[in-house]
Amino acid sequence: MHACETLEKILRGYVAGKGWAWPDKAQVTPTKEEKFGDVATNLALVLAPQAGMKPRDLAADICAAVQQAEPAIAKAEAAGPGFVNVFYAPAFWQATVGEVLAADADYGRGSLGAGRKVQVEYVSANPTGPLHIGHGRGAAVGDSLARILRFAGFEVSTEYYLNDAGRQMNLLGLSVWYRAQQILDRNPAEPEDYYKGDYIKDIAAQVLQDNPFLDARPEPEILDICRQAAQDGILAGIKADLADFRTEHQVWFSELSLVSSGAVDRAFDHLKERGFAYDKDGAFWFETTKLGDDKDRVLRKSDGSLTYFASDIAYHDDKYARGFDLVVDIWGADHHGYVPRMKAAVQALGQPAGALEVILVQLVNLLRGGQPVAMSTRSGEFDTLEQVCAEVGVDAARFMFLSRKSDSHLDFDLELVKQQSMDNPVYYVQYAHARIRSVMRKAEERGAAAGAADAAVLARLETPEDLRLLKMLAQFPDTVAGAAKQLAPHFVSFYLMDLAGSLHRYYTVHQVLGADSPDLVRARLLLMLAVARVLRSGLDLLGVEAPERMERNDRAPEGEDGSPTD
RNA sequence: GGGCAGUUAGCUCAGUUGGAUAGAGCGUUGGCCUCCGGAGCCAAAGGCCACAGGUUCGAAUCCUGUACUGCCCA
Repeated sequence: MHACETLEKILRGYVAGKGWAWPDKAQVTPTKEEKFGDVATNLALVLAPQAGMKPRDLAADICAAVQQAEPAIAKAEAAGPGFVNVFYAPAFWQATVGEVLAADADYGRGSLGAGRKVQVEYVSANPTGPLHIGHGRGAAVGDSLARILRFAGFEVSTEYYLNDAGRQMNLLGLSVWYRAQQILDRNPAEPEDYYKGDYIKDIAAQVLQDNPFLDARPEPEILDICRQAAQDGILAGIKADLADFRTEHQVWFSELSLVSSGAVDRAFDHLKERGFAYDKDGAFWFETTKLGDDKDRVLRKSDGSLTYFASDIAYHDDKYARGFDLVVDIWGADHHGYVPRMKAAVQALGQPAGALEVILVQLVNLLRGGQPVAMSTRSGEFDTLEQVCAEVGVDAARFMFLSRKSDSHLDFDLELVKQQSMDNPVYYVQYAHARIRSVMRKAEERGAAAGAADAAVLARLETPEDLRLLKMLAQFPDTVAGAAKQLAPHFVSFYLMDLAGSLHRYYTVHQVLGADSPDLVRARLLLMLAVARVLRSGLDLLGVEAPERMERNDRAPEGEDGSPTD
């Protein structure tokens, strides 16, 4: 927060001037709801022992110094057990309107990342079936996080890890061939534990159409064709779903390519060089006991095949070789047991402790009117991302996913998310934006224009509702930085709900176009423009649209006993 | 049997890394349309932050234990 930075600078000067050291525990924070002040510091409390003064006396001294140092500070008062509350003059807040409008889409853009390279890997679902709603949550979190990190000054690359090697893919090919044989009236034996979804039948039919003499070929070749066709078809579907969901993966990384590119051998060498791996009984072992695991793990079995862990290690080794300072993986929470092992592996490869961050995304309970919806991919497809989006809309789905901590269970009730009420805050936020746009359209009709954001005009923004909005605007950059730091997109959602609430309140209390004087109209138009700008920027970070107008909510006419007459 | 998360208002959830008097929405109750879109606003009620200890100036937040809930692994 700008206000915090300003104050902290003054305080540091004050402390240095006295010859004291700046205490680690010193905090300068915005206070909530103007309860105590615009900004508060506990400096007097934590500094008191060092200064050899009572917190109360020290606080009084700080207040005097602060007030003298900065004309924008209207009042500073000592409070509580050594806190100092600082109130800024309205002009300080009013200036943020000018900052917002001047920076436009760049308002809130930060330098926290300092150009560091970050990779966000997300979704990465096995291409064995369509994406379901749980993947959707991961997609929303990953995509939004990428946008936020980018905005906070990181150089971000997004990636999808394609598990195109291994048993699951073979099973997929087998499943398709099984269905194909059924179509050919062959009455084949049912494979064990195969993929049962209807989409397999569709793929089988397609394969038969594309390969008229399929069953004349040798079996390994058939399975190969089936597997490839299934993978291509399903992957195309996944890509389409993700595009419809407004998420972007810049790189699609194939697991198979790890072996052919030599990444596996390189990673194994790295482990060996660093003394974390050895050969034994014809297998290649990762000495995880050195890292606190209870037993060592096999990476290459004696038959020459690689374990999942081996692929993952090679994959991550490759990520760092590509120059990423920070890798963020977004995983389903059912993989949480894997996190410490993966982090340990990354350290064994020579990366610093914080080089890998794993965000766990909890399961989504899909409900309809409070009743659980069948979640089985084999029985039906009620829970695919595509169907959920078709029913509730991308905006509502994304906002819902992003208005919770990712690591907590989420009840996703189709009826509630479809419902246009505060149970579904996306409309609340979007409506705030649409309201402002509506005012702007009306302003144009009436020939009213905002004009330049000069201080004299902005000085008219002085009611509590004005100041509330102004302070919210000033807080946006801080919110973005916090979200980036904590890897928590939901900070942005909550901020937006807060900002939207302040706007709605403003709207009902104050007339913009009907204000008393032309200057006041101009001032309020400027404020509205700034709020709309920040709403749009914030929504964009979530991948949610900021509409020009809301669709009319056609409510039944009231008053005439709205009961049905038949 | 080990391990990881979680437990905050009737319900669904925040709580910015230990700060002041605990925050929203929904639901409930009561108000507000001559007005830029009421999909809105205002007010009230609603809390032993699961429980018990500990750490310190200060704990929803940190440490230990207990009880439930969910999930991973054997």
